[in-house]
Amino acid sequence: MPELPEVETTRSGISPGLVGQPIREVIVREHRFRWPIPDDLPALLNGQQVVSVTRRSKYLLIHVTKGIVIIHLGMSGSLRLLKSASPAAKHDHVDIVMANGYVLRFNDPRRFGCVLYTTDPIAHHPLIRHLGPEPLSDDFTPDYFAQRCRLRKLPIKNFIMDAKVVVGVGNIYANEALFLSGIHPNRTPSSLTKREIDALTHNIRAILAQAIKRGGTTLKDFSNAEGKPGYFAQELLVYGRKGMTCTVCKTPLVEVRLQNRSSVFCPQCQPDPQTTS
DNA sequence: AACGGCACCTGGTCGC
DNA sequence: TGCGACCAGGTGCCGT
Repeated sequence: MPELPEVETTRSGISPGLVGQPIREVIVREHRFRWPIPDDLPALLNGQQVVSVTRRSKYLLIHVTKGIVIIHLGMSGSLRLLKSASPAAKHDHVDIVMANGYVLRFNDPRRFGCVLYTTDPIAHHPLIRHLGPEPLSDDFTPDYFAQRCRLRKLPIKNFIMDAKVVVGVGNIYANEALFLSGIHPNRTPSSLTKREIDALTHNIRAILAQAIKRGGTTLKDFSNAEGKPGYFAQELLVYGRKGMTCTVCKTPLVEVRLQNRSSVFCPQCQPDPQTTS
């Protein structure tokens, strides 16, 4: 489910209800996740106060008095902020109950996500320290991107989805950014011209910023802190539109599989490197 | 070092 | 109606 815009939408949605609040209780109904939820998490968090809620890559960081709660939504996770504890539904795995009566509820059917706790500086954490720059920050520049592209031979789509290169770009937005940039997903980073690198850097930022404005993309089951969907799906130009016509040139969109993931592109607007070189 | 592939898990959809 | 195959928004880790 969640790429960067969905995580950011969640962050901004839950933050106001949490900041400044003491944690009154933590209920863990299921601890089997990608990494198990630490047995002592409730004891560790109880009584601590939430200082701020930030995001690094697709990780949500709930800064509390003595440490940081690290939450990843995986492929199917969502967080809701409820005014009071309604009965837990299926896959409602964790509740963080605040002193003001709000409950932060973590639901994750596939359990690809995680809820962890650290007292170390977040930049040192094993899940964080290898990450590349934030795409919406000043660190993600055409010069940086060009430097990273040098000598690389994997498909450009795989490359921009590599969190060591730039974080936050998942399958949906990778497809969209490449389309906007007129770059075939199978091109190699080292083959990109300066103009193409400029365009792709710009469009990765632009597509993510626009999706955040729309509250993220809801395909099936993403919902924000209020349980409501995002509205960017209706603005998608290629993702999920295989066989439909290109919005620019009317050519039918084509699907290929890269890294075992669906990649949709316009054969006219994003010429194949094999036939055009 | 760079790259491809797999694994983790549930649930929805599609074809027979 | 039932059942198996396949697909889904992520990403760390493994082998080559």
